Amino acid sequence: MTDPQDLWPDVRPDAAKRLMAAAVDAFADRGFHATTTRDIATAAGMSPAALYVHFPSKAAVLFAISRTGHERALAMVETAAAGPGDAAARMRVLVARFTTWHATRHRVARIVQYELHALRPADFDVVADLRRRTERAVRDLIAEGAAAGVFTAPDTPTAARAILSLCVDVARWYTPESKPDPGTLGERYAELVMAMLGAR
Amino acid sequence: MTDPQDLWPDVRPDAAKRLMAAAVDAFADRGFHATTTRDIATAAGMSPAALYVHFPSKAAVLFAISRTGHERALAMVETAAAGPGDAAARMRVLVARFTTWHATRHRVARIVQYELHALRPADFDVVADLRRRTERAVRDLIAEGAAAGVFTAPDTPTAARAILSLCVDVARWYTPESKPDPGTLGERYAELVMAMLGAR
DNA sequence: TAGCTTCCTAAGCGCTTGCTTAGTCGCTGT
DNA sequence: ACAGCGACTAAGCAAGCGCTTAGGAAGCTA
Repeated sequence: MTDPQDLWPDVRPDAAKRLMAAAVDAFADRGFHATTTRDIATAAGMSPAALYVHFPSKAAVLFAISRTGHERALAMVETAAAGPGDAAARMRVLVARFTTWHATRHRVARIVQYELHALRPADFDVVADLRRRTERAVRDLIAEGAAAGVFTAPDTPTAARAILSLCVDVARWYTPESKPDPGTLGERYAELVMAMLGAR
Repeated sequence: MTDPQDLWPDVRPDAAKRLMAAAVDAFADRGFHATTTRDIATAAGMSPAALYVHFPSKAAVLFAISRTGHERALAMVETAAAGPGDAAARMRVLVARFTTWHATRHRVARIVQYELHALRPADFDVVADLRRRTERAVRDLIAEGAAAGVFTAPDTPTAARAILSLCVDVARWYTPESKPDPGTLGERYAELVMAMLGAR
């Protein structure tokens, strides 16, 4: 279930994918700076030098993981925001899916959300743009709902921050042993957000 | 304002306090593993070896910061939970103060919340206990309110997680340039939590 | 002045780090 | 058969790491 490697279906060759999967485990457990290139290569069943056949540096591995993770998250949010129904219905789907993703993919999500400071400046700029677009999608949906009278949101930017915090922070504490399961958690969080926004 | 050194009024001598303040800045900016003992000592205006006059290791500096930060946070939460008024009034104060603290002290809070994995096992056990007590205080307050009929909380543990996530995550994104100011943010978040819990 | 204590530094040790170099293995097409 | 190529390894280098050692400067007591 939720094999990290199906996050990158088009990464070739297979060894590069195994290296990325090993790096996800290591970065999520110990953090980027506490992980050595030897850790990653050994966990992927190769010698330390094998990493440099597929990636130019350790930082490039982090960037590949972070960028694809951000792209997935943004696509999910934008798809939900553009779905059917009124603003409340779409927000409910958005929060449920975003929360469930952070629970199911908590290792990748942890890297996406908590290893930003380890990115090189140029890499950071790329993911920062993806993050801005994610936040804007949530903000626009709140504003739309408030204008239509389905939300009683007093302060759109603060509400958007609060909603994203709720979802994102799941990656910090969620483990496979946590309860409830990712799907149920997503629905409960969606319910809490509906109440928070005063959805009628 | 909010000088980090007034967090440890009884740490002596003064040089130890300056080292801790320098370590807070460095750990919050770059993370524990990306910070060198030379970074800390130099920022405190001393030679690299001076750190070892006051602390037995770099890990001990982290522990001193993390433990005192956790103690402060727990004291704040327990004080608010034991204050005057009904469960809703106390929850409002708790969330407002906890959120404001994470914004005002965002550097210390970042270490408290995001450098747990860098603690040595024995040190982690100590702060894990403080964290359990913090979470329990919030959980008990929700349960009390639900029993008294002031909250319509469907799932106490999930609601507690959500509330703590909201407050804690502030440390991740808040900067001195962020808006609104810490006090206002605390009150808005308290309002959102009241709505989330269906406080009448 | 002498002796002790506290606080700090100059120098550097042993080790690990990210990454490189030179070369080997096995598969593919002709 | 054999050249060409992509994937991989053994060995190791230069740099930076946490931490130690030996000692000095300043202040206090007598």
